Amino acid sequence: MLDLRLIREEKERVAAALARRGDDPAVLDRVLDLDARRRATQAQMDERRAEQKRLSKDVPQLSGGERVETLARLKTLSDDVAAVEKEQASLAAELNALMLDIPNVPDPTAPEGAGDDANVELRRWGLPQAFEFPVRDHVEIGASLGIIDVERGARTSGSRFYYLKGAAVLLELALVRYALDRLQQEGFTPVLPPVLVRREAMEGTGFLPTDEAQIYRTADDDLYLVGTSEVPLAALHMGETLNAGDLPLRYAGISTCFRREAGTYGKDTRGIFRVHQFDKVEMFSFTTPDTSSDEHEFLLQIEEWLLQGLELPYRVVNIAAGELGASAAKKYDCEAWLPGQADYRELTSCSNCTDYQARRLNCRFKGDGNPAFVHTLNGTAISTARWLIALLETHQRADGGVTIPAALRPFFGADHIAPPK
RNA sequence: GGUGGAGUCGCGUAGUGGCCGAGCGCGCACGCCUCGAAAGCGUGUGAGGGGGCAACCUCUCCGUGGGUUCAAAUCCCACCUCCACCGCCA
Repeated sequence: MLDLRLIREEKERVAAALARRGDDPAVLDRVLDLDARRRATQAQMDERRAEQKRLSKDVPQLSGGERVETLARLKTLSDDVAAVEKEQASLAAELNALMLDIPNVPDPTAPEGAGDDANVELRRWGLPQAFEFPVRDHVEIGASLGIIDVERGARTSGSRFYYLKGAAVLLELALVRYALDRLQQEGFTPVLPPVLVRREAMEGTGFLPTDEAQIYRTADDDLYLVGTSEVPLAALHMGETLNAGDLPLRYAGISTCFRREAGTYGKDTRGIFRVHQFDKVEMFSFTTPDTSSDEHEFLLQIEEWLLQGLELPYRVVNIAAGELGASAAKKYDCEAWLPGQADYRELTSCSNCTDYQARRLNCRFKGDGNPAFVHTLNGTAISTARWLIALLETHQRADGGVTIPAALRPFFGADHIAPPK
């Protein structure tokens, strides 16, 4: 949610920002019109209510004709207030619905344009390895080792579902511990959050109403399955006023993530690159406004450490304004080289949502001055399906086994996955 | 799933239709007192919206949302959360 005052005072700036995202700024005129009308009715309502309060104070002391007369006047006034209040409420509701749909203002350093080709590559780390044998992708590797079963996953639950077995399970758990260990060193508190959440949490984080089609909803209880633990982590301090001295608050959420992937039928259909269910360790920070930009770089730094530790070549991409999610002002993706696809693909994503989520969640902090909205940031530490792909494909061996990078061995318990017999 | 009880300004409590648009205690802040401190005394003590250059004025908020009424913390309805007991499951 944007600050209404910002739209009132700097409409042109906000209009330019929406244009950068490829959105129609015309909505701002409707917002301002509704806002002006809402404030006018608010003033009317306040005035009449003040009058009503003044008069009704005397009622207990009055008697006889005077009392009857005053009550009659108050009745009229009361009806009047009710009418204006109704109008005010409907204007406010209409305004709020519009505001919920307006995305965050992109950061000046987010690149111009829309589409993947508008994203700007910032740097590369590592070199895509040259293999001395025919490279296999994770589907082949997973099937031959008997550790990823896509066919039976589809039989049980439909396409984009899968079974992980044996070494893949241990690898996944090792990845989680690997990330968690590092994050604890950096001051993140591990959290196992609820994965079914109320509508307020989805709305507060900006996934609703915008991404309704991507979210699973339970039929009987009106709860939503989270697509990332960003949602319950952001909602952790919903409605709270935090102490400035406690910031930044850093959490590492571990959860299964559910995504409908509606509208992606032809895309990434092979293997477990784009799936309805995966597990993820997510970083989430609550900061003051003046430190969020540094925190964003910090989260990116951690993502790079984690990738480098696993010897996965990658590049860092600054996402274009037109490609940003509704809540993000700025976003970095780390794309690792996947030998099976011979391309860099997204493994992590980290966003600075500034005060956009905080305003929706009503999450503030208080220092010396008045309470102000916090800034929220989120970033992938590791997501299991895609990191598994990167590991299996990057560290595959000629004999069909897979080498486990040194940093992961203490958590995996072995230095390689044995080739199939 | 059922029955009963509860949710008040940081904490604890008062409050069954107008003198509560919220009292008291604790806590906290400032001041007085003191060599200093404690105690004591005094003053203050939330958030949000609207208006004004400003001092200031005004409205909203007693779990949430509706309703009754000229008037609701107080009455009615629904929901949320917590507690207790019963049933069921682990």
